[in-house]
Parts: sequence; structure tokens; C-alpha cells
Amino acid sequence: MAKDKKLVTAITSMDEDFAQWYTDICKKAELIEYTSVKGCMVIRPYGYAIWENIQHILDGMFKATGHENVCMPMFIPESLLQKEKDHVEGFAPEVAWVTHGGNEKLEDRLCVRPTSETLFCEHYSNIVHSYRDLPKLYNQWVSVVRWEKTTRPFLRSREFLWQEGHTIHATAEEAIEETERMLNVYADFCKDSLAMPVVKGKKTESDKFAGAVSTYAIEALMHDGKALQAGTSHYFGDGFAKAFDIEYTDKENKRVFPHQTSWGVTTRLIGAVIMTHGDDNGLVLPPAVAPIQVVIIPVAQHKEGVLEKANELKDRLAKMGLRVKLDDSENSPGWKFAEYEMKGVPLRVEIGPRDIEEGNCVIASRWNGEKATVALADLETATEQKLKEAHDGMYRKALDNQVRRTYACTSIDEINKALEQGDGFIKAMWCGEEACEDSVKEQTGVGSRCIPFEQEHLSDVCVCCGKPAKHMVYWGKAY
RNA sequence: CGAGGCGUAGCUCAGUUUGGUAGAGUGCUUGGUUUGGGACCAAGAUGCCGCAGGUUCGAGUCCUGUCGCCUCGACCA
Repeated sequence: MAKDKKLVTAITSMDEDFAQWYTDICKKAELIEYTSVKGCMVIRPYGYAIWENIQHILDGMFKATGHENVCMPMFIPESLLQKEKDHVEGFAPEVAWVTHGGNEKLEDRLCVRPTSETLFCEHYSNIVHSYRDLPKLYNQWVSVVRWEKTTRPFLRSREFLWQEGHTIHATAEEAIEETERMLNVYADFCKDSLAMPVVKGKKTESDKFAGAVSTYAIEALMHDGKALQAGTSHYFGDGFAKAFDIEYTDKENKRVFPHQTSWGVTTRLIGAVIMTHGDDNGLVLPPAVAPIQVVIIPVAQHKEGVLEKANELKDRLAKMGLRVKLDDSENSPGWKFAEYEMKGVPLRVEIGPRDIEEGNCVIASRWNGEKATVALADLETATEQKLKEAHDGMYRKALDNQVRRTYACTSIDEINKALEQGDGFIKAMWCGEEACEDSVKEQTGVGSRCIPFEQEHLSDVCVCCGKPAKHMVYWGKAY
């Protein structure tokens, strides 16, 4: 792969310094730019286009499962935030406060939403009165603010874009079903659109969302072996309803509390894509969310007929509904190759005088670096096939990495030994006690990620205390 | 919030030890030659040396303060 030294020196290699590699990609692929406010970044057009594609696909999936979009205010009065005890305790340390309106000090200061459960609850208490009003399946696409101490582009910023679904149901069964349904939507999206394998599971008690009865998550394993929570779905029971006085009259004319859920994914998904698929030449984007799916690079473009032919190919691909770009700038072809590799464009079509004479073009695939000569007549079918291959190949490659870095362990020693080969997922049995969860983290550095739905029986006893095991848990170092 | 690192041209950085006219590479602009893996030649433009005080005849350089960014921890999507 040492084709050209300049390609390698353009960004820090991931083996040398993974964190720097990540930052380099964010900057050089023009995804973000820093601003003068810590943790608040400009998401540049190319980065935002990825988000728009994510939004578009997910929004379709939400609508297909019966959800409606709404928009809540950005401010939450302190008194409202205080209503659910666990919730406020969980979020208070990281909220930003608005204390003044103009020059006047506010009586009741306002927090900038870190999440909108309280706002949805207040609203539901106003509009839910009868079983006929249920369920409400709401979602919103907004930004939220959490005053993080340490920030990183996409992975942990103080303001971030997300969607938060908030639903309210007549029964616990319905709400639990919704919680699971949306976790599956997320997992399917990660697999089918981001080519990213995830582990679905339940969070331990200590790792639950503030105010939830149970929290479910999808966990992904990054290229460096660290785990990233890629999405969550929470079941609230009727706890919020009780705290916010949301009641309805059921068919038997009884006053009862409804059951709620919330679920969300964020721009962190972009970070997940970078760290799942990227390589030392830059970003590698899954075709489904790539802002440019095919880039056409003319070679010797000043020569008669080259640009005309390139434009013709562009039109043919665009007609297929693909996002295609023709780069006819004055930069050299080599420069363009490197540039669009940095930006992770899935396919590159090269067209030059030689090709035109032979009736061919060259299609290069970003994910595996392969080049193929394709007859111009077969452009559409070849492109379609190579995009599909890219998605499938990327998923397989990511899954291989995850499998290779997943270690089944039955003792603390085994965990530590496994981690010597590099970070990854540890599968190990657990008794269910928080003390053991803490102890494992202390002794090995890995924390519980989730209790996967797909359980395996590795041993009868807890990896830590030796008492009877209740669950197999995925452990890992987290972002 | 703890520990470390860094703020000099759009970017990457040298210059700070030992105070004395602001530097390099890259990028940018213009013209020409090029074009199948980050092309070449020529000419040009670009700086409150993060900010505020102080010491000094003189500060990018020394002192004090301050703000910000990055990395690693603890916390989190």
C-alpha cells in the first residue's frame, strides 16, 4: 500500500495515533471546522450532507412505523426539569443555564435542553386525557446541549444534532414493544445503511438512562477496538407520567397512568462510520449515506472529447438516481484521486483518451482499492454491482474486525491476557451485582457495554466473584 | 475536573535556550507548459507572533495573569 509517500503522510496513520488520525480525517475530509467555543463545531457541507442522508433514511423508517415529527422548545424551566428526581440528578451536572433575558435576571432560570423528556411530558399532560388519545408516537430532529468536559468532533460535542423519539402508550406491553421496535430500527439502519455491525442488548442498572426503567443500546466496535454506543432506546414505565401528572381515562372509566419510551441517535453515528470504515488514506463512506456516490475523474481533460464523454457518463449515472460528481477542475488526476479517497467517495470512474478509444472506463472501488476496466456500455450495471459490493464488503470487513476482536473469557486473568492483544469486546459471565461490575472495570479497565439479547453460556459462574452467573455481558473500553 | 502538550501566514511548523528589521514548506493569485496516483517553471499577495499587563532603549523571545485548543484520565450520546 506504500504507493505514494505523500498519500501516507497526508494524514497521521491510524496505527501510529488513532486519535490524531480521527481528528485529521474530520478536518481534511472537510467534515468539520472548529469554532471559538469549545465543543461546538461547524459541520461543513460535506459532513452535513452525510447527516442529511442519515436523517432522510431514518426519518423514512420512523414514518413507516407510524411516527410523527414535532418540535419542542429549546428551553426548560428549572422547575420543570426538577420534577423527576433521577432525571434531574443525571443531567444537572452537564446542563447549560440561561440566567438573563437581555439585561434582566430571570426569576426561574432556563436550562438549554440536554434532552427533552420533561418538555414532552409537560405537553403530554396537556393533550392526553383519554385512551382515545393514545398512543402518541412523536419524534423531533433538533440539537441539544450538554456541557461536556472533554470534547471530540462528532463523538462528544457540547451541542450535537440528534433525533429524539418520545412515545406514550396505554399499556406497559405496548411501550416495551415500542422500545424494542426502535432499537431494531436502529440496528437495521446501521447494518443496511452504514454497513456497521452492532450488538443489541440491555444496559446494566448502573448504566441506565436517568429516569428509565430499562435502557437498551446498540454497541459498535471501532477499528481500534474501543466500543461506541451508537444508539439507545429507553422504557420509562409510568415513572415520568406519575412525576408529571399525565393521566388518562381508560375504557372502564378508570384514571390510569400511561407508559412512555424515548429513543435517539446522534451525529455520533458519523464518528462511528469514520472509525468503523476509515483507513490511512482517509474516510471510507458506505454508499447509502455518501454525499457523492460516484466521482468521475477525466484524464487529460483538455483533449478533444474527454469532457464531453465524462459529462455523458455523469448524466447516465445521474439518471439512475445516483449522487454523482464530475470533477473538471484544473487539478491533476493524481490529486483528484487522493482527494476523493480522502473524502471516502465509494466509486471513482476514470475516463481518458485511451479509454474512449477502447470504449472503456475504469472503475475504482474505495473500500478495497480495486480497479476494474469496464465497457462503457456496461456502466450502469457495473456501477450498481460495485456499489452493492462496496456495501457488503464493508459490512463483512467491519464484522470480521469485530469478531476478531471479541474474546470470550471466564476469568479476570483471561480478560487481561486477551486485552494484551489489543482492545476489543470481552464476553464474560456476570452475577448481576454492581460490585462485580465495578470490580471488573477496576481490575481490567473494561466496563460493561450491554447484556446482549443473544446470550451464550460461557460458564456457570460470574467472572469476578465466582457466584452463579445470571447473564453473559459484553465488556469493553468505551468512547 | 485532574495530568500533560500547544497557541507565530489559510495549513504544518521553525525561530524562544542567549531579547536586536518576521521565517520555511505547503496552500493562495496570475501567466505558461502539463495531465492514467497529490505535476513543473516564472512572477506575486498574505502576519495585532492568542489576549492583557509588566520588565527593558528595545519583547515572538523574559515575568505575571488570562483565554482557547489538543491528548490522556474520571463523566457522558
